[in-house]
Amino acid sequence: MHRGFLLRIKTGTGKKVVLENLVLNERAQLVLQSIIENYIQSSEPIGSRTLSKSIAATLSPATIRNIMSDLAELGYLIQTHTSAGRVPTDKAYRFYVNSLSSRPTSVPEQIKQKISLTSTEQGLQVEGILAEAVRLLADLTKFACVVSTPKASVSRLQRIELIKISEDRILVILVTKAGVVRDKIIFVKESHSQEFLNSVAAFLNDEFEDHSMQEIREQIHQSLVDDRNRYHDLLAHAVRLGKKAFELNNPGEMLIDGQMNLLLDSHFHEQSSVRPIIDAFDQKNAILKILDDSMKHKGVHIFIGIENDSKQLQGCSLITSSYHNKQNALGSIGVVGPTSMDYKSIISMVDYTAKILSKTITEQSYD
Amino acid sequence: MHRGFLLRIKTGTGKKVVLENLVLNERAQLVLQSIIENYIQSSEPIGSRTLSKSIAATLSPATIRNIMSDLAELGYLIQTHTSAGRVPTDKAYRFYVNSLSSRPTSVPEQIKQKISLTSTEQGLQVEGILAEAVRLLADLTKFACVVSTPKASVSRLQRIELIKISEDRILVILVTKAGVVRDKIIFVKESHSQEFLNSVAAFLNDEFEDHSMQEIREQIHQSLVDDRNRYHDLLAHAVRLGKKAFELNNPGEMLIDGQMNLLLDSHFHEQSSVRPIIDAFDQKNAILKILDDSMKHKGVHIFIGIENDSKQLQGCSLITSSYHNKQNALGSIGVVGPTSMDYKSIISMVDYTAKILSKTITEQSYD
DNA sequence: ATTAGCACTACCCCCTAATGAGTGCTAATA
DNA sequence: TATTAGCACTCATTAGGGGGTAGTGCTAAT
Repeated sequence: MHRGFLLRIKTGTGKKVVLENLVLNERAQLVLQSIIENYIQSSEPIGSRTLSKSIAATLSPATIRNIMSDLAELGYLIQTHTSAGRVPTDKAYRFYVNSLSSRPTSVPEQIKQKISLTSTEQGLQVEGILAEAVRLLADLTKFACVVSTPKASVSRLQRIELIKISEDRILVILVTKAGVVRDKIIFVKESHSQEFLNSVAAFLNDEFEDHSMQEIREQIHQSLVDDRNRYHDLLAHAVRLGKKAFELNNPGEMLIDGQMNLLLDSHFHEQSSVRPIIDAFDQKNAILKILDDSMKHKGVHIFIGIENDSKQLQGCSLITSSYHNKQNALGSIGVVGPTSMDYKSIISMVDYTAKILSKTITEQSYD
Repeated sequence: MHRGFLLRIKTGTGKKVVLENLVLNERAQLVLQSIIENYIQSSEPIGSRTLSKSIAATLSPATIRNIMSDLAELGYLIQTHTSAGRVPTDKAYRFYVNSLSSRPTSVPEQIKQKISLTSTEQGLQVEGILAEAVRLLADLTKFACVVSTPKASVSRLQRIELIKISEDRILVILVTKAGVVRDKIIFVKESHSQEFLNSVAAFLNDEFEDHSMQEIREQIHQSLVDDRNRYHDLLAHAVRLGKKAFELNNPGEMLIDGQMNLLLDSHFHEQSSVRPIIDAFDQKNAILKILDDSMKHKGVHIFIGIENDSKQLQGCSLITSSYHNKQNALGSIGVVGPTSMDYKSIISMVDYTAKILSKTITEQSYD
């Protein structure tokens, strides 16, 4: 004989047994969803009475209390204290997000109009476009936003320049097809004339244009192995300089905007809860890893609170999407906000912004 | 017949007259200074009793009360409410700062050791050094810090490169003596071969190496005026392309670090007071203007609360100092903190950091 | 000129009581 | 059998009141 129709059964002894992976019935889902949506709006614990008014189906507070009690037992809701309303758990948000149609809802026209990147009109570099995109997204969402710069390894070479700066220093400038200009200085033992550097650069350009940095590194490394085969000076130096020039030393960067929004956000107004997130921003690696991972598959990715590997990020949610040029996923853009954020609209904004970003970058790419 | 020996006199009718620009006598100065120092430490209103204990000269609370009352009347102190201690005003801080010896006190050895920039070991670019410096200063002071990037106009040209990217786009790379690499894209109507661009670049390099951007712009502009004199194609194109290439479009950038420190600082814990400052950071121009101004004269500059032109910054103080290479002031680095910051130590840190920064940049400069 | 003494002020802290939003359980109801 | 009304109970939040305290300003004494 069972009560709580869907969630619990009474054993012979009257003990309640919770069936773990039971699917919620429709009414329970409705209640849960309603609690979540209410909470996202008000960010205050939701009581049975409030819910009874706001919910579509006409249910009495008492009934709702029963359902809520069941949901609580299954780990979808918690109470901050005995006589308080219920608050959704991360598990609840996960349920909620999964129940959203996989197609992001479309962005309202008026917001769409705001999402435009001024890149094309000016010769703005990729970094500039990214900065603009991340600022835009932060303004729209009122949360903190991040974007990772195009991964060096997948970028394809457009051009390399070697500029003699002093007897032992050479400025290397790498231009990628995606439109990123990277510069760094390498130190050399012997002095080279600028003319010679020009020939080396010409050689490297000839050889490697349109190859990915990853490929180039591998090929140069290989050349070193059958080093003996080389018969003229230029090649030898090209290999030696190229090895240094293409050495991966950019650890992957990211741009951040709107950190302040988090501190001013009502969900976070107890400072202690933001602190770890801020620290995560400072250290960068945890967030970079998430952005990196989210490049591997297309579409919007959602990481809710406890789901994050990094302890520091378990108090917030991230919504990310990768951006592309014609060939490759280049990087990811994302929002960092409270677990109780308005997933529906944030998801669609991230999705839309990522698309616009891809479009803008593709357009001004050098192919 | 007068009482309050230094500040007030009684008129015939017994009315008190405040002498405005009267110099404080020594004892009053001592009291004021002591109040300020106490307040900087505790950030709580200072009462006459507390002060009587902490102050060097042995004065009774009552005496101090009299002095304080006078100081209040002159606008150096205010009370938050009738029965509270006194709090220094911006005018008081100005007095305090002026009374500090113009030589910044030397930085403690242990802190000096922390102030070192890793630039030299690696071929780190100027922007990298600046980022490191501003982060360092933020860590040390626990306030927000800013640094302006080297002003384009005073930078002197090391090298220009023109790279053909597509039929109508040319990537311009400017390397300055200070070690800043700037890149931008210019659009052209006619297509040029890379070889031709190389000759143009060679010409521009020959002509303008070691000239400041400002000079170059002027000279090119002048060339345009006596345009008719030119007789060969190269020169004509060099002028045309050069004009675009050297067009000043970098509005002056700045790097920020440690904004979070402000929000976590006890002086600011009412959010409303930080908000305008954060906004000022976002808009940048007010702060950039201060950094810019402070480049005009050597040494440390101090802007206290109300003294700031920008309304948004009237709730905080800025301490800035410019940094240099061998020839020029390049930019400024500064701290943004509460008006009740520990001026003495912050001043010395800013001063020292700016010096180290200048040294580091000069060392790795391309001269 | 300085200081001790005193009345006064207003914040702060702690306690209490009242309020109210919420729950769980039980019994009545459809 | 599922739902709901009713009731006792819990606990955060709020308002009010008293004692303590850190401070002041003024006056009279030194």
